[in-house]
Amino acid sequence: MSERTLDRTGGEPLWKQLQHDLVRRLGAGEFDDVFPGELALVEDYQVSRHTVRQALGKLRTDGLIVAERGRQPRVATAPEIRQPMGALYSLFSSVEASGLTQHSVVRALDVRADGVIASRLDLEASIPLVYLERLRFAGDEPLALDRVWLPKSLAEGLLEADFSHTSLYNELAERTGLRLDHGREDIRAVNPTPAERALLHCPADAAAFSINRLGHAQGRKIEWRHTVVRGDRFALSAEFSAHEGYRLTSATTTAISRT
Amino acid sequence: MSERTLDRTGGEPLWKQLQHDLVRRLGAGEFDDVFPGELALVEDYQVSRHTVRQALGKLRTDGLIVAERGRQPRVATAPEIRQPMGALYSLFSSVEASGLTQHSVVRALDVRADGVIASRLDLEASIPLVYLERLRFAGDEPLALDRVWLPKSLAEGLLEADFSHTSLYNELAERTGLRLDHGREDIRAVNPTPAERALLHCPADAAAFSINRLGHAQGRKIEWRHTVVRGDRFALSAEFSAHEGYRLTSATTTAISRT
DNA sequence: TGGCAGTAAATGACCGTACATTTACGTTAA
DNA sequence: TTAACGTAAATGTACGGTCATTTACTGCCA
Repeated sequence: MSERTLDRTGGEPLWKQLQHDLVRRLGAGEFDDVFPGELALVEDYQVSRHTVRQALGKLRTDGLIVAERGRQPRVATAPEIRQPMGALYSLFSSVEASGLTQHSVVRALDVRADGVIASRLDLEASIPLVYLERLRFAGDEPLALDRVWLPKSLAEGLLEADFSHTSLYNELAERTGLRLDHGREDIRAVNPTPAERALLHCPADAAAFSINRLGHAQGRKIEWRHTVVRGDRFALSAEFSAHEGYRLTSATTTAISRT
Repeated sequence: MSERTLDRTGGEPLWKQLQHDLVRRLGAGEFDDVFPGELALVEDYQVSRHTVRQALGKLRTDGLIVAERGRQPRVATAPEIRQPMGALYSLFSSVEASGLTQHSVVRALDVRADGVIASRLDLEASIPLVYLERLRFAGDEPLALDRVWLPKSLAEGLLEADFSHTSLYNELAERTGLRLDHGREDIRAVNPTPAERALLHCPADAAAFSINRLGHAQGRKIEWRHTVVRGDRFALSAEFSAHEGYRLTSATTTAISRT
């Protein structure tokens, strides 16, 4: 409709300006209903269809839109094929895939302040945090002790959720609209503390994974997580190649024998 | 040059046929000297420059060629920025990055047969294997116990190499031309055996990573590796995002305190 | 011999056109 | 009401051209 103008002084290519402007408008949610067609963009921006197609081609290879012959381009829905969830997600999802059912015992779900954790989330020490502590089971055996801290201002709605069978990320997405988009984690090999050992029913000589994670969503640090996973029955599996990079695959759940 | 023909019956787009043909010729090494320019391809294949540019654009976004204004496209050199080396490589390279020097004590380098390992490499049980066992140091402290098996038919040249300061992959590439291109690894949390604990100078309560890896090169399984890494001073770090996937970053070498 | 300017050649950017193919949608007939 | 048909609209493919900008190279001059 309204004619939009691009900078034609030659500073930056028209198709790149168009691409960036479309990404911006897409991020602003302008195209949640319908994405404009090529001809509409030609009209709007007063450029040739070739230029429009060049910009749309970029958006397509970036996975932002999908296009088919005969129908208008559409905003790509849920590019959630890749699981940006890290080692923990890989572990838990593979448990489910192996046929074992999962459930959790919620040991704590409250609001508390913790200066150390808060600083890791770039918050003041006194800012209240939602704290969730769960003992996670795979089948009848304990699998992991999972502790999560989130800013109360964002996660207050979680206090009424039932976490015995549903995942934190489902609840978070449904109640607050937040979805983890990237993060960083450290994986260590440790021996569980006696308390953890008792909770997890660990054999006396079993080691464990200790995973710390800082999760981001929409540019903000929203989650600090510390998880202790029994190491006697679970392993991380990964495949790597020059083409695909490093990719976590299924986690082993069978009995493990030392080589 | 010789005129090349494409299928114009409409079965597949011309630019896609051109793209595939160029990839094929590129893989065959036809363009090791010079990559043909756009106009040369127009002449060769009898298509418009637009079609040529469409095909070259794909090759460019795939990282196969690089193009600049005014000069002919060139074959991309060494797309080896990604290190298809897995967790171990990440661990050892980050040690070096932290300023510590590495060296190894070779505890064994010989030829032996092992039916179990051989079967993992898809070999007969009696096939001889080159066996290399090293104790790897970071600075003055032992870091890992590293055991590698490779088929003797491929790795015989390694028997005369000095592995106290050079890496296995360097030697393998130089002496045999083989380079690992993909593989699979399992990472477990374990407690070292008393023997391993003594070799690694592990504290009594320290856990360790146990990493098993099967490495491939040119479609063949060429390496089985088993490594025990001290868990009290080393951790795996990874970043993950929807865009970049899962990416191992630096490994922690500082003292680790439990959260 | 070295530096400099000029020229040729190549890619990048942009525009226009035509036709093919698929989808969406409204109309008609059973 | 439903199925089939036909038309309009949108994208995919492919052709053509023009100008700008950068690179590579040649030849001149000091």
